[in-house]
Amino acid sequence: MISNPSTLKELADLLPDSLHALCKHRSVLVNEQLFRIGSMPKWMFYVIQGEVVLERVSHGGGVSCLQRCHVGFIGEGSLTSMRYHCNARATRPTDFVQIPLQAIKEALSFDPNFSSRWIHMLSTELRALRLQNERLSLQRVQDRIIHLLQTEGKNGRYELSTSLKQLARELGVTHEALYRGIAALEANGKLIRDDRLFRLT
Amino acid sequence: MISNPSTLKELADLLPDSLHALCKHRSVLVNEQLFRIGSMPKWMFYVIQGEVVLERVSHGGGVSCLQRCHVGFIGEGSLTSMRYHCNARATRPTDFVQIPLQAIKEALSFDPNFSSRWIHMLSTELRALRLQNERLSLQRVQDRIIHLLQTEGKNGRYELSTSLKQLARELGVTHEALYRGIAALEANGKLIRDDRLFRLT
DNA sequence: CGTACTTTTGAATCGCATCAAATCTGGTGG
DNA sequence: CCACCAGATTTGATGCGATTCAAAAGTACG
Repeated sequence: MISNPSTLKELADLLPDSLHALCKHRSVLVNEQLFRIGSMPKWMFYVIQGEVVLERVSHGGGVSCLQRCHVGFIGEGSLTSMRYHCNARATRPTDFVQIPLQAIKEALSFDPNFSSRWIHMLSTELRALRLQNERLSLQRVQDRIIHLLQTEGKNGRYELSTSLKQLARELGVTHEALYRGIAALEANGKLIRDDRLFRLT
Repeated sequence: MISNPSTLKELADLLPDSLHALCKHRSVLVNEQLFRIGSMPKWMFYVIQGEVVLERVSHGGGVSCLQRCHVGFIGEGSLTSMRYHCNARATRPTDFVQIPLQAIKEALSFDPNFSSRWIHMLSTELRALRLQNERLSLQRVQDRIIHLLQTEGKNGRYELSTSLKQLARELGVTHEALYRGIAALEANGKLIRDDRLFRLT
């Protein structure tokens, strides 16, 4: 099993030493669930490799994607929640680390450096979520794509890290609409696509 | 909104004593700005009365609403950010408290109880934002309205706290579409409206 | 080499945006 | 108290863009 050393180091740097021994490595296959809506949070999950999405089934029956994660914590909001408000599902074979929630809470309560790092993480996540809100408020698919590249891309470049179908869910549109939006941007010369790499002109 | 303290007393309970003396009361008129995109955060703002919205101008020229706040902190994400990523504008006469950001950071670094309360607030806000994301992912206006009442309402009742026009922005649709969506739900007997009070059947 | 999935294109339909206009509302000043 | 005004609310007509359903081509994997 290939693990990602740099992300493991980031996790180790974030967590205080006392928690290192309590971390458990785990792996899941496609479509396995890390947790289910309604159940009580007992672990905090940190994705090392693969992909995990937070999903909810709307009352109409459709599935919407609330978060997509390749590296990092998934469902940080569950720290102070009695119940999960969504499902966590692996969309590909995934390696992750799970840490006892109670141990994290205790460590946060007496390790100021740890809680400071945790607050920083939450604040960053908050800003990212507000940007995603803004993106979903845009009407046209093309505008959402451009917004995605502008906010998530690095100096005009955006590397596709998942399937377009999954990305379409995250953008709140059908995959057909996303394909057509990309094609239209390419046709107008606003976007250059090289397989998985997107570039704004 | 459960996440934010809903009274001045709750603000006092959230903040450690050392910060109380540093709080400054202020008032602004309609359309005055608390902070501007690009400027450096120096204060944390806590709305007591009125309404403040976080807004950004999209590259197309439209204005989208990232957060709307009647009571509680606005722009908590700016705690660890070098620059504001949006504008804060009062949409009606507003009273608020401002607290020096640096003092908050210092207090968080040595007061475990304070940082614990702050983490709780951020985690709750995170979950609320994920729900809003889900709402914006719904295609039809009627579904967004129902989702709003189900997630923000209390036992089936939702009290409108602002204009429908402002709510429409928050739901990512035009105000005309919102009016029609409400009318359609009423016509189908799925929704009962009594002026500012909405109730699902 | 078959299977499952993603990617891509096509055609018809539906819902929202847009523009327009009328009514209603709260607040201001004469 | 009334006239007035700015903004919110509401209804109507039209066009556009996304959804939906369908089908074909490409791709990864055992």
